[in-house]
Amino acid sequence: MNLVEELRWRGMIQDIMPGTEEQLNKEMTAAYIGFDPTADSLHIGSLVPILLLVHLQRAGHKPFALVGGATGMIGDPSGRSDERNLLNEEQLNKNLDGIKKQLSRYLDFDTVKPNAAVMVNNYDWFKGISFIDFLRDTGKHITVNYMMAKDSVKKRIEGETGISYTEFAYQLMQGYDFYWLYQHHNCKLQMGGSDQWGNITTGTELIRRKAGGQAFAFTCPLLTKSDGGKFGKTEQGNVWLDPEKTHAFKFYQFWLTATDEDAKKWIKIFTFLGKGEIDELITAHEKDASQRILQKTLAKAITIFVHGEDEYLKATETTEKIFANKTAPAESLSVEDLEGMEGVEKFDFPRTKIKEGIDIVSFLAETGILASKGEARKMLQNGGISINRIKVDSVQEIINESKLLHQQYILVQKGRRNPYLVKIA
RNA sequence: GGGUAGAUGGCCGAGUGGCUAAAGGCGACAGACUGUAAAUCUGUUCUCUUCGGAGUACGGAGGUUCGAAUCCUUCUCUACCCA
Repeated sequence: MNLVEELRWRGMIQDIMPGTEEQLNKEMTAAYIGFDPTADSLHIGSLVPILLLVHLQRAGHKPFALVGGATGMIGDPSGRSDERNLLNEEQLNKNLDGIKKQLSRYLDFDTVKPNAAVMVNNYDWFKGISFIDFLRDTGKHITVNYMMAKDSVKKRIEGETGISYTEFAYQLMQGYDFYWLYQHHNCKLQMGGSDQWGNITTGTELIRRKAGGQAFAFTCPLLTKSDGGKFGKTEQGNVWLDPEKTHAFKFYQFWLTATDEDAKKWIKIFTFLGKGEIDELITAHEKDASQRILQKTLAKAITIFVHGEDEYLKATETTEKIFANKTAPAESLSVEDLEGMEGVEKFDFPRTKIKEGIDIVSFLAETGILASKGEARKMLQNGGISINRIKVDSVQEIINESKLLHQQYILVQKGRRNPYLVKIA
């Protein structure tokens, strides 16, 4: 299977320009994907483009990861119905550093290899270009008619808030990136999410008109969840790659709780397992879905890929403690079990209040597990709170020393999936 | 520059002087069922609360009124039409 066939089978190709497959089969091809510095960490939505680069490199081609130091100052209008807020320079630099650090983990930058990955920042070539130069050398090659025909622009022109000149010009900058990489690194292919198609084709057009060259492109589908929700969002917000922002346990849980439908799609995209193995897994899963083989395999592979083996093991340990033998009393957990619950939010609480005994509503609010007494009361009335694995059915319940595990812990669960450990100081 | 229609809770959208913290839908959270699944059903969803209430809120500011999301003035923004 060649690279394009492989990616197609995995469901990672949405649109592809004619000739792309032939180009990739012909020679080692340099290809790039741009990453926007909108935050100081990438989130799992960026994993798909990262994996495209990894697949590309594995197939012997040369990946370029571009961070948008210049384009990040402008803001991509694609996929947005309103104008972006401009990032200030300090934040931008912080974001660039964070993203660079993460990207460097996933690709092989060993310069001995001819297809070593390269990281570039488009600020490096944009900083020296004056506005006049840009208008004369680049703007002249592309008509406004062409630019306005792009979906991302058309939607905004027809939409409520309009589009600023700044964001309108964005596609020219991204187009220039591609042109620059084509000229300086012989980069002939750009990949990205399907929302990038318009920006990408402006690049190939610019290369054709300005350099008389031919460049190629393909995009991957934007992921959605089977329930139509945004991929990569949970009740806590984005699922980040940075373990400081999203702990490996939560990260693991995200994949483990995928629906069957999503798991079938995602296992092809987010693991490197071959077609045979995946077919077997799907068959096994359908035979006994309650084992959730797909979810477990998916969660394992991707957690190891992003956080490493150790973090994966810790995440499964914590998962065991919290979700396995649900009938086992919380008292059966050892001090080590409780202390070792990686990724479970921990709260301290003063012992004196426990000695006196405190009502459950105040306890939940004062620890910070719930934002206020009102919320705590509502959650209790909904039956959403368990203490030491036993559902609390009275708002009046008193927390005192008899509730302590090993004289100093209380295991609180909000719903089934949100555990908190309160440690009595 | 002239005219017309708009701006309501995370989003969509009803409401045109008191019965409105504001219908309905979506989303989100929780419960039941299950497999930490889906579908379905139920509850919650401005903030705080001693669960009795209290406070803030229908683009901004001011006004009329016992009482305003609703009426008036003005400002800001958006769409459409005319120049």
